[in-house]
Amino acid sequence: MDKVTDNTPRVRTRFPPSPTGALHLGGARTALFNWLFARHHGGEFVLRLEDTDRKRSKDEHVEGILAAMDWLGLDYDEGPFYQTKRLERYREAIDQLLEQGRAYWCHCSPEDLTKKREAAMAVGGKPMYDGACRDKNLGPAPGAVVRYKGPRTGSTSFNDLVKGPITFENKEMDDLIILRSDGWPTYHLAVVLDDIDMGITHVIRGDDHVNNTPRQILLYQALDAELPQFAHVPMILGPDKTKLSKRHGATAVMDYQEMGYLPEAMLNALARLGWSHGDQEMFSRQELIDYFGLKTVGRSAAVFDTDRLLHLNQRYIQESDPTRLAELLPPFLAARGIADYDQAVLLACLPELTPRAKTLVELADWAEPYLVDEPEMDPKAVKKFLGQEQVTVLERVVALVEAKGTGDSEALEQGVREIAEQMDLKLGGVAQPVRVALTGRTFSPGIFEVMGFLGDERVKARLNRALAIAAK
RNA sequence: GUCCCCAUCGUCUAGCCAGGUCCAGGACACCGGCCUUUCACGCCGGCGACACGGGUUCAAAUCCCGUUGGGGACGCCA
Repeated sequence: MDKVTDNTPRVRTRFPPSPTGALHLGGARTALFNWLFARHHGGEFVLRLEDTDRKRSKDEHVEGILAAMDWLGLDYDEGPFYQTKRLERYREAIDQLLEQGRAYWCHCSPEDLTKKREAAMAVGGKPMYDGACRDKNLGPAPGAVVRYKGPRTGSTSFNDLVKGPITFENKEMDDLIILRSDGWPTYHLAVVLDDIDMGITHVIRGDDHVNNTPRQILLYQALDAELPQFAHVPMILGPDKTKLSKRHGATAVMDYQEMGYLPEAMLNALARLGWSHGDQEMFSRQELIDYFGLKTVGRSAAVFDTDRLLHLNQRYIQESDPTRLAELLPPFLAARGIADYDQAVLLACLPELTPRAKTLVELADWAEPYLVDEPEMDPKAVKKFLGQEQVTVLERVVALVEAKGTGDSEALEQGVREIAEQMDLKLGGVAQPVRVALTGRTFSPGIFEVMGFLGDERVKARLNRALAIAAK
């Protein structure tokens, strides 16, 4: 029994995406859980690119995945490692298995295999490899592959950290290919060997891997390695409850960055899919780390709810520091053709805008009238609020602004209320025309606040422009 | 088809492991109201679920079995 000085197995988790596409929500959640688990236990988190599929792996996808990890703030202690750089190691292991009789060469052609698979299905069986070459003692040949020689009897079980004990009959598993005819190892062999070599202690991955686990356990045993702990987290489904895919709309993490979401909102939404901490809805990064645990991860699949994400984003925007928001906004403003603007005005209007915007895209939209010289006038707003009937009101407001300036919003409000009273109008009767004059729109923060961050000159110019329109 | 997994409001979930305090709590969405110079924010209220059937038990959302339903896996993809 040991004490403080012992080397209690340190926690080492990993996230092994395959660079065959962008980082999608499911992958991001898996990455997050692994990251949280490692951080929570003061362990290490490793990033590894599983690029043995030479046909589909692309450098651009590697870039994209790294960018997404960075955006989410999921930093790794080691890596990224590339499986393509470990070819020697894989071959060495395969040779060893071959020598020990734990693997064998198989000459069956892909066509034959397909045929056999279909035949098995037709009879109502599982489309497994029939082991035709298992005992033929064949050697290497062009087009040949190496298969792991698995046990045909007995069973393999493991204690899943989220699902509990799971058992598979060995006869349900066929001899899987570990070396392809193109000379590259397959996923099963590569993951197992990598996880062994990289000292991974906990394999946290998607539910869709539970079936792979027993066969991988067999490989660990064949390689005389110690088993890591396994934890399979439930899948993320689309609104129709089927595996989330592109046809469900935006599934790539970076799509959400473009749509104006904050990384902390995404992190929170992802974390709460399958995991919870009582009734708490929002978590800081540190709280996530402090509270995360595999015992509180649920077992059933979850539907990704964009309404929830949107709501979370709104809350995070509300809580965000204007300075930070201002730093994130340029790309979204540029998308609307706003490149040159007064940073001070942006900073001034932001506090009024954050309770109104759910995304950075919306925030940019709300800010536009205050950052451009002449806001675009909404025709409908003009028609409704800038007509002959409003000329007098506008004239009086111009006079008011000229007399008092825009600095003192209390005095302004008092003045506007007086105008309304004198003209027998409701406050809105004055406010709406002014609002349209100032912003070109029928909705905005309070008009006195707007005047405040627009300043005397622009307020007067816009009021006069509106007056000209109304007088026509 | 075979194997594996799962099953609380439309959605995310708390509660389940250690049965009673649950005629089931929170959040999103939705509906209504309040606030109000517009739009939001905010506040108040409403709608809304233990899949079904058997057990076990004084007592079951909680334990057991079955059924149904859903998902996943069955690749020289990962």
